[in-house]
Amino acid sequence: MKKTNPSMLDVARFAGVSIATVSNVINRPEKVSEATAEQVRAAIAELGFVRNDAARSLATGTTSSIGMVLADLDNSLFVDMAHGAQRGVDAVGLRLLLGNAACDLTRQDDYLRLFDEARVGGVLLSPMEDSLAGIERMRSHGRPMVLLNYDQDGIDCCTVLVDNEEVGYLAARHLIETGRKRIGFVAGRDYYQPVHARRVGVQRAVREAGGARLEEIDTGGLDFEDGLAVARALGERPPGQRPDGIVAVTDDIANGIAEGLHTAFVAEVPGDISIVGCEDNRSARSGPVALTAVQLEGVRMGQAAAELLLEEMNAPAGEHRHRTVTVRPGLVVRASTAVAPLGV
Amino acid sequence: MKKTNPSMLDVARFAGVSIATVSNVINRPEKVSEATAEQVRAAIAELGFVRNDAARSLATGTTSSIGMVLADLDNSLFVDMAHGAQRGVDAVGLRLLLGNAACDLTRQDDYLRLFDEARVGGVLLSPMEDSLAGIERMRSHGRPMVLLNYDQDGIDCCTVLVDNEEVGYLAARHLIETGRKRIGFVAGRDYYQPVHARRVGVQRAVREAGGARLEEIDTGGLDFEDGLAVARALGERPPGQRPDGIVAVTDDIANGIAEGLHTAFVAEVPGDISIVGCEDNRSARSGPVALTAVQLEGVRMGQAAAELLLEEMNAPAGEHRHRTVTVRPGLVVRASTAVAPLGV
DNA sequence: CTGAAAGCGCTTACAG
DNA sequence: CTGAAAGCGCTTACAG
Repeated sequence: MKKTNPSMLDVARFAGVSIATVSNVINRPEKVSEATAEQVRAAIAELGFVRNDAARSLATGTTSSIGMVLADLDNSLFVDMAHGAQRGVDAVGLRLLLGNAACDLTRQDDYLRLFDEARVGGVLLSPMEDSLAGIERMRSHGRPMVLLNYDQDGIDCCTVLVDNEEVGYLAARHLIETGRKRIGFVAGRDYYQPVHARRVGVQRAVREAGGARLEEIDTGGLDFEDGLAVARALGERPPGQRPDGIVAVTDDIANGIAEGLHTAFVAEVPGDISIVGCEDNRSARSGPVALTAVQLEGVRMGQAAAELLLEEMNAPAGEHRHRTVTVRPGLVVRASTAVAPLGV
Repeated sequence: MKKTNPSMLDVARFAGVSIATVSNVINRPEKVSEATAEQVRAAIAELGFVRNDAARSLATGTTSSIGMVLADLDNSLFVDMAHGAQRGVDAVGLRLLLGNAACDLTRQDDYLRLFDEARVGGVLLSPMEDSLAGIERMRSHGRPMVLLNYDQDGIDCCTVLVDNEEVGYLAARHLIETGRKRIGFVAGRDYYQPVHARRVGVQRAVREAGGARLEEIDTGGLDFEDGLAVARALGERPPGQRPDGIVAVTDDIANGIAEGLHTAFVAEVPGDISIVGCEDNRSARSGPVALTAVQLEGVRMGQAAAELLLEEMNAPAGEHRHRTVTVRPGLVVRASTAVAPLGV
């Protein structure tokens, strides 16, 4: 039967004490005699009392939760961020509430509003495209908020970024260091800021290296299928005209290329062509070989974001200055890259 | 600067109306003249007013959120469940708040308590081992709750289950139908209920088929490494003594076996040995070939759970009867299984 | 159509 | 150590 939960008043009556005493045994037990406390605890247990957090929050003006809105839980980067954030807020006894926007801007805004209305202590947001309106709304309400992976001008927030130029740089340099000479950078249009930054990093690595050449290959999108298409196109070129090392701007593209090359017997990976992905996304559709990739360090990003948020939450009014933390990516070498065969 | 958010009273004063009128333009605009409403809306915008949900919830005794506690977001099954629940809950305009237990029973209990105190409309829980205490506590508080993937006796809750016997059955039957004769079932101890059920299903499929034989291979655990170990052990047997079709109780084990067989050149997958996984977990550590697997239909489980929860939430007091919904698994054929070569 | 007032269930000085 | 009472910010009959 759906009973309405007992209140503190019920507990107080049951234990034969005042409501203030009940509150005290819950919140400041040191102010209550052990005998009374025991009676109150018995009453709580007997009645199955659960503190009404709405009332508590209203009375104190505080909450012990912080909200996190994730762009897409199907991408392991965001799951990692949640882990990191969890770690960061656990340390101070706060609870992390997750909302999955699932690539839907309306839903993202709904969660933002929800957390705003719930007066959470702060919010962590990995924004999707075109999130400025929502971000500014939150900002104007004065709620502490830190952004993950959103590199835009004029954002008045603490932010955790990955150095995407470094991502591209590490990927390309790895290929060059393993003897690859004809580097291909495969990406969709530079509409996304990270795509552009990675491109710049690749260009820099090639330029610095001297001996290598760079070909930039444009795909329509960023998915596995786009990678397949690239593999097909490569298959129509004579082997000598193909890159011998490819940086794919997403893991999905990388795996698509590997798959395409493999099933059509176009080339061996990594023998003929090494491939590096740019995300290390465990949720990516997998290809025929384990992918070497630059990892974005989502856990560290989430943790850094949580720390920035706590800083902002704890700063005396007007004292807080926004900061940007940049997390350095790292390379994870797996089977899709290898030292170039001699004499190629 | 951290300003304290304006209240309805502030808005009322600013607009020169009463607080009840402000509440009305927000909640029942039809009761307010357009002119007044306009003024109030202007005041709301000007002041950046955000309704305090704690106060609303306290006054109305309702919430528009439901809580979901997931055992482990690193496993795509739970992410799928969240998607499904989202879908089910969206349909009626409720919000889904996620808590990731991340395989930590204490954290699971914390989230349960949090949702209980927040008086959410109901909770969805994919319990970890040994969750009975927490479950019963919630139950005794009368909060609507439905369980996912928790098949235990004496649980007084609506539940969504996958038919794990069918999982094993489908996996084994697929192998047999593709001409495999020596079926291996690789699993850890039957400590977990699903492991046991899958085993029973495999046994039934083999029994029904007649011509095939079953070998049950025990691993210590359920991970990739356990699969590797199995592959090593298989490598030490003469080829004719090995299974030609393997059902692995987890995708991780399956991929570990495939990897082990592949790197040690023990056998070809699927040529010599077909392998089927039992979860279709996108987050599983991947092996050298795309894994054929039985999929658990997490999305459908989540959606079914949401529907059961809504049913319970909307039932008149005392009218609700708990139900169990069983979601049928399905087979996804990929590259790790194939028709047996002739004459083997 | 609009407002005064009670009440939701807590917390927190303040007396005693 | 314990209790009476005000107050947190809303919603909702009820008058007017």
